[in-house]
Amino acid sequence: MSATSEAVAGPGREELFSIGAAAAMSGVSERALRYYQELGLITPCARTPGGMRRYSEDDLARVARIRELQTLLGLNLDEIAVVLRNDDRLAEIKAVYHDEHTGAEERANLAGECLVLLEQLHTTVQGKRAALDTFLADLDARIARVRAALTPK
Amino acid sequence: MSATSEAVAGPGREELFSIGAAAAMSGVSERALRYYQELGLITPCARTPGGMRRYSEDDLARVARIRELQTLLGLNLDEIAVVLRNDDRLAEIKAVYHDEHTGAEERANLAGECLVLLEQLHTTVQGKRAALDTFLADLDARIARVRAALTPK
DNA sequence: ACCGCCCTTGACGTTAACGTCAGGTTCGGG
DNA sequence: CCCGAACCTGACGTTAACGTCAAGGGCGGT
Repeated sequence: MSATSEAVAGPGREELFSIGAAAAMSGVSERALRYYQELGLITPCARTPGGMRRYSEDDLARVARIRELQTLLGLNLDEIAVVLRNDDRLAEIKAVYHDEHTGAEERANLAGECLVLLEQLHTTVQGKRAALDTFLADLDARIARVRAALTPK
Repeated sequence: MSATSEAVAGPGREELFSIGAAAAMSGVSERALRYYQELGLITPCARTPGGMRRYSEDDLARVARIRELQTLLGLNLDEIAVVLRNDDRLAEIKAVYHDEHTGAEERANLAGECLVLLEQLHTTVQGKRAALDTFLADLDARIARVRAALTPK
C-alpha cells in the first residue's frame, strides 16, 4: 500500500542524503563535512547499519548556517561552535517553552535567556554592519565626487 | 631658528616612524608589516642610511586600509593587493587630473576610469551589505517574537 | 553472488598569514 | 666611544581549515 518501504505513521516523510549528496547540495566538500563533525559542529542525524552518514534537511540547514557565519561574519570554527550551541539552546528552550506543563514564571525565564543570547549575537552583527555602512558611505562619497567632476554643468 | 634639524622649506613637516612605532600605532605586529611588504602591499616610504624602515602617516593609513579590507570584507591578501593597486591608480589619476596641462577630454577619460574602479568595489561591498542586512533582519524578527512572548498584554 | 561505486577511518600534505628564533647591524643617549 | 635596545635578513615553526591518498568495507543493480 505504501510506495516506500517505510510504514511509520505521520506526514513527516524525511528524506536523508549520503555525504556525497549533502556535499553537493550544501556546496562544501565531503572532507569539510567530516571535519565539521570532528569539531562537533554537526552530527549527521543518522547512520546506516553499515556506518555510513545520513544527513537530513535540518543538517543541511546547519551546514548552510556554518558557511553563512564563516563568509558573512568572518567567524572561525571555534566561534561558530559557540553560536551553534546557542542555536541549539534556543531550540531546546523553544521546545520546553511550548511544553504543556511549563509554568508561566519559567516561561518568562526562558524567554529572558533567549533575549540575552539573541541580543548578544545582534550586537556583534550590528557592529559589523555599522562599520560596513561607514565604509560604503565613504565609497559613495568618492563616487559622487567623481560623478560631479564628470558633469559639472 | 627651527626647532627641528630639518631646514627644508614648506609646511609639510612629515614625521616618520620606526617599524616598532608603526606596529604599535597600527595594531599589527612588526612581522606582519614586513610580511605585507614581502607581498608588495606596502613599502615604507623611506629607509635610514643604515637600512631601517621608516613609515609615514600615509603608510599607516595604508596598513589600516589593509586591516579594514581583511576584517570587514574578509578579503585575503592577494585580493587586497588588487584593491590597493586600484587605490594607487586612483591616486595617480587624481594627480594627473589636477595637472595644469591635462586636456578636458583626457580628464573625462580618467574620471570614467575612476568610476569603473570605484563602482566595481562598490558592487562587492553592496552585496556583502545586503546579505548582512538579511541576516540582521532575520535576527531582529526572532528577537521581536521573543519580546512579544514576554509582554503579551 | 558479483561488480563497481561510494563510503569509512587514519594519516599525512597544503596554504595563508603570520610567529619565533638566530646571528649580525644600527641607533641614540651618556 | 660605548652600550643596550631596537632593527635587519633569513630560515624554520605554527595554526586553521581543509585537501589528498591509501587500504579496506558497505550498497544497489543484475
